[in-house]
Amino acid sequence: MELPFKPVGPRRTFEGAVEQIAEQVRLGELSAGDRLPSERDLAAAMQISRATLREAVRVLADAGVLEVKPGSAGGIFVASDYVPLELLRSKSDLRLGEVAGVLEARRLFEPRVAQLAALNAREEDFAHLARILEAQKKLLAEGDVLEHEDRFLQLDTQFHLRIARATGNSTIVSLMRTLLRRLEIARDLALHEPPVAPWVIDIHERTLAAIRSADHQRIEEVMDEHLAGMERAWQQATDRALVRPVPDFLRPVAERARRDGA
Amino acid sequence: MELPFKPVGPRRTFEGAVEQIAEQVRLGELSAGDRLPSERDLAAAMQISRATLREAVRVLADAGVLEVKPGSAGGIFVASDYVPLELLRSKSDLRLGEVAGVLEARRLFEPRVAQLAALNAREEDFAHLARILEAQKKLLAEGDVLEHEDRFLQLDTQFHLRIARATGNSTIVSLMRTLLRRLEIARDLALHEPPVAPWVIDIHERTLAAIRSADHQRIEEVMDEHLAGMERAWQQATDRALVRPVPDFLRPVAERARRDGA
DNA sequence: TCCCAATGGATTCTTTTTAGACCAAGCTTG
DNA sequence: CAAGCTTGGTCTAAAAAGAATCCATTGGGA
Repeated sequence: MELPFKPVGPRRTFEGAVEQIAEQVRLGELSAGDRLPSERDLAAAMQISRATLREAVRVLADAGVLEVKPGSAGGIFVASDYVPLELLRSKSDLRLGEVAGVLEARRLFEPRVAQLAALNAREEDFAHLARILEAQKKLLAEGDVLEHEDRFLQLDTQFHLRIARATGNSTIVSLMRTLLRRLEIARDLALHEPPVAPWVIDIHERTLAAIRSADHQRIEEVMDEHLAGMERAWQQATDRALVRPVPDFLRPVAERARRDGA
Repeated sequence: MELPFKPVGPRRTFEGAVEQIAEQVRLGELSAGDRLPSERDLAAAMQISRATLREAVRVLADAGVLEVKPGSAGGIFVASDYVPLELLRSKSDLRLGEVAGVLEARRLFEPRVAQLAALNAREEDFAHLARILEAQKKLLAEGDVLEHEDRFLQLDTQFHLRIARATGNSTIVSLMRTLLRRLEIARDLALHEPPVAPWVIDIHERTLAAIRSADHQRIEEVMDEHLAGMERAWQQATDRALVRPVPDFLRPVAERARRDGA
């Protein structure tokens, strides 16, 4: 019997503020150049004192994520899109045996999210997704993928969250955030599963195209390919099969038909 | 443009501990009679000081949720399954316009969870689900439903979480917790949507039977009926239609065929 | 130009939380 | 029975966070 009790909060309050701002930058909800609300407004929104908020800002400024400028037209600005992992260290823990469950949950959740996104996405969403892909391609072209592996993974996370936001459903965004948080932990546990950058970019491009086409079957198929690839990578990285096979009803209809016919 | 910043934590640390313990009792992860770890272990697990933990326990004991007994064989015990709402007041906010999104997310998520649960549930899970149903029937028989409406809703929440736990996938449990947290807030906002107790019990009984049968199509159909009922109730309570119609791919295949045939 | 409003920067004082030690009660075991 | 362990109960000093105030800089508007 394990203890079901989790840490009640960040050890130091300002760390919670650091994490919250860092996560928003990491997930792409704040981008380089954006100006944050004033210290007073931020502190009020987060329900912490200004002194504590300032300590958080100082940490983020030291890390190069934020930049503060005094004066009437000054304020707090996002200085960099990239957030070092050290600033995040999520509170929730995940045992190694539960990593496969993250992939199973993605099977369950993400294809439907993508389909719903296809029904509700606006041009702005597509543009944002395309922009993320461009950034990844740029990293690849510059050969920085290995060096900045984490930067590449961060963009991957942003891509999936952005699809969730395209649904226009805040509950789904909330669920996706929960899922992605665990995914990032899982990636850390799984010995830095090597992302084959060109493959990821290719599959993401086809995912974007599929969502744009609003062809539900096509979305299901490309999502299946995406997740099947992740499952293979996990199996190779850990040298063991998935704890459970993917259940039939989580596979696309077309594949079932194909296999049943064969 | 709204502020995307949330409160960083409970105003007072001990409130976080209160909420965490209260939520576990409310969700049925702790039941009456259960003994909690010692104050020292609990405080260590939650990463707070013993003094703070004790303050939380005092609040919960005053509320009748916990009972503390000194001595070597003593400890902290769950005194009651029921948790007053006042102890929970979740931090996250939900605007009225986002309530319909909770139902949409359930459409997306819960049918698949139930299907996966059917593949992995153990007898212990079925027994627990049946026990929750018994408790609801008992409330109904005693005519206490209106009086203890919240008690009834709490059992409803426990039912759905228990299905998620039957999947044996901790990530899915985590997602379901996120979803149910928003559902409880939504219920509060939606003018206390009146739960028609006999209907809920009936549909839950059929949900349990469907999961037991492991017939995926049957699960989808009963889940559809369940959620359609919730949608109707929401529409009547708020006197307006769903912001969006339920997309086709979230409806069970059988219904699509039926409608297309008609 | 000159004043004002808004910004970050810094100080002070109070409350909360922490960390640790110590006590009293009561079961368990030798 | 008696020693020893674990339990909750209590207290204290130090660290952290909160709340409030004042300062310095800067840009925009009267």
